[in-house]
Amino acid sequence: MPELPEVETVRRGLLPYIVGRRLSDVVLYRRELRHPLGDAFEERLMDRVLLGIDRRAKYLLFRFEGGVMLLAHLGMSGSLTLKAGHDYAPRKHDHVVFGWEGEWTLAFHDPRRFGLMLAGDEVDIRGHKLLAGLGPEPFDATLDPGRFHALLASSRAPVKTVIMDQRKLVGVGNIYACEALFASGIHPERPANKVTGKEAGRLLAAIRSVLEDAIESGGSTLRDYVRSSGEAGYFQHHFRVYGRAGKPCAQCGRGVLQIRQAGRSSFYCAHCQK
DNA sequence: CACACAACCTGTCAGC
DNA sequence: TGCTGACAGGTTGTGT
Repeated sequence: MPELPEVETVRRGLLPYIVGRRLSDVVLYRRELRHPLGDAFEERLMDRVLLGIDRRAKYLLFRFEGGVMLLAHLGMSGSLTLKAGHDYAPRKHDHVVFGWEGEWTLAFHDPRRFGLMLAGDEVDIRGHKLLAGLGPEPFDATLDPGRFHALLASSRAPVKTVIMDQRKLVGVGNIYACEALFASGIHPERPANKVTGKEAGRLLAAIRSVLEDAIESGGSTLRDYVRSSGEAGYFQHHFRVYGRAGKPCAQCGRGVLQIRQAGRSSFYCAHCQK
């Protein structure tokens, strides 16, 4: 389920438990993820203290001492789960399990294996092809309505496709694209370059507010982040259009429609979104 | 170049 | 109870 808010929630959830701790054990159950984990994966990270966890787009960057970094992406079905103790019984589809001093076990679980982990020198990871060419963060202060409008104006593709394009803007996935377009009254099929400056301002504000709300609702589940399921990022959101085909629109009561765009389902209200 | 689409992989659910 | 097909929150490579 990971779009930006889920990834950010995972990051915040992990911070208080493993930052400042030494990685004492790495067990690989499967090296073939989206990219194969390198031969030296374990050795690079082993016995190092974790200094911090950053996020860029939907990637997590684990900063270790000695200039070493672990890059992680959760793909469609990935999750990171933290459990107390070292007597961890790996589940099906656990691919990498990290043991931390202080008795914590972190498991990377990903049934579909669209996720990815990469260990290397921080300089190399930060300069990695995967991170190059990513667009601005939605909360980047320099991303003002004017710049956002210009970004939309540069493409004739449907606006929904454009705001999901990580080279143009990062962090927005299928759910929050649908939700933000609904909130700003813009039809998902509208060519991006036909979005007016005023609408672009509304859309940017909607993207931010939708993401912020989701992060907040994730944050509220963080209290028992470890004690409950041990999972971060799997909390219930209240979606206004996503997954609600045929159900009444929250604003006008007419049926929510579902179409297919670039291979993904889009949900919208034909009356409220033009 | 800009865009659409298939592919990657497993699980789940609706329909027969 | 199977079986089949469609679909799932992402990204990338290929083709038009």
